Amino acid sequence: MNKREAMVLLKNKGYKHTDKREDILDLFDRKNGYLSAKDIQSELKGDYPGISFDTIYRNLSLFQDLMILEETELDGEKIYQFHCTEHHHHHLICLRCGKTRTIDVCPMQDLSQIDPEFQVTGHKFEIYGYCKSCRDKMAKEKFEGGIHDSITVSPST
Amino acid sequence: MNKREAMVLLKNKGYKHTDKREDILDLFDRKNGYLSAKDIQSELKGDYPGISFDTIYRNLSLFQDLMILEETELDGEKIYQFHCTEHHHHHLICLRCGKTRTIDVCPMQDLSQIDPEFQVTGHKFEIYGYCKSCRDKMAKEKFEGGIHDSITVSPST
DNA sequence: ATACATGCAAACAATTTGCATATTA
DNA sequence: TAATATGCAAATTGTTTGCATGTAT
Repeated sequence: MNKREAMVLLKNKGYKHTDKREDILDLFDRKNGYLSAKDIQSELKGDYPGISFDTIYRNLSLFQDLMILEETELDGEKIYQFHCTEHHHHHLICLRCGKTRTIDVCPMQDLSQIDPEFQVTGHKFEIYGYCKSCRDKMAKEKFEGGIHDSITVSPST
Repeated sequence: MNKREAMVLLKNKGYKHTDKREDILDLFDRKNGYLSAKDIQSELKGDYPGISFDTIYRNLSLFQDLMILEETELDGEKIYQFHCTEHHHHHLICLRCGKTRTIDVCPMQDLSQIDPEFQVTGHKFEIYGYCKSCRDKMAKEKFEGGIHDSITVSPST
């Protein structure tokens, strides 16, 4: 799912086009990863200083009902990203920027008979860590912080 | 970890013995699975009609700090069970009674090189469903019209 | 014009905290 | 008694809802 498809779906279902709605979807399009309500609010408050969380939550909830977005939870916060309809999969999730990378491996495939007594109805498998780009940034931050903390100073870029 | 070990640990660390504390640990001992703050409150309000959530939360948090309990999240609720120190593992979690069963399979073992650029720091793998006992009960309730509704911790000896 | 979308404020639920009191060692 | 545990009430955080208004079709 992406913004364009989502906009078409909304239109077909009779939902109205609004700038905020489009901009929320646009954020997801550009992000390619998870966003929380708070993320969205802080991204959009530039263009819409008065944007309210109700609107964001209502749209996230609508998008989820329409299978535009899928939800998961991280640290007690609900986070969303575009729903992937094609096939079952899991994600690497960057804890710093929220970007995700799909992995096609599913651990359930190998677990046919863990416990025949237990009726499996669902599972959650997520891998957390830091993407290359964030690691680079973190390394740089550390470097710059180190310079400020130490007495000897060499120019930073 | 179990109640007895936990009590010893608490004593050694200088924490005081209280009935509530003991009874909370006792619940976990008898439960062998996950409990939420709400579960604990509803189990203990018989003996302690005025038991407050602050006490429960404070104790859960203490137990977690002391590695007596481990925490996970289900449906936006924090749930706890005894911490298992021996080895890394995952759980089957019954969505009805909260009981868990440890499984030794870890999907990460097979995923050495999913993405060399991504630095993995953690993962979550949980399997949800219904245990044998709950499936039996649910089948029975279907007949009887289902008035039974308890967290099923049998009386202590 | 009408149905849907939004903002406001208030309600919620889960969890946390300050402070006075009660309890354990 | 001295340190810790608890209860109360109030604060916090994330999320939801009722209602009046605003806006897209």
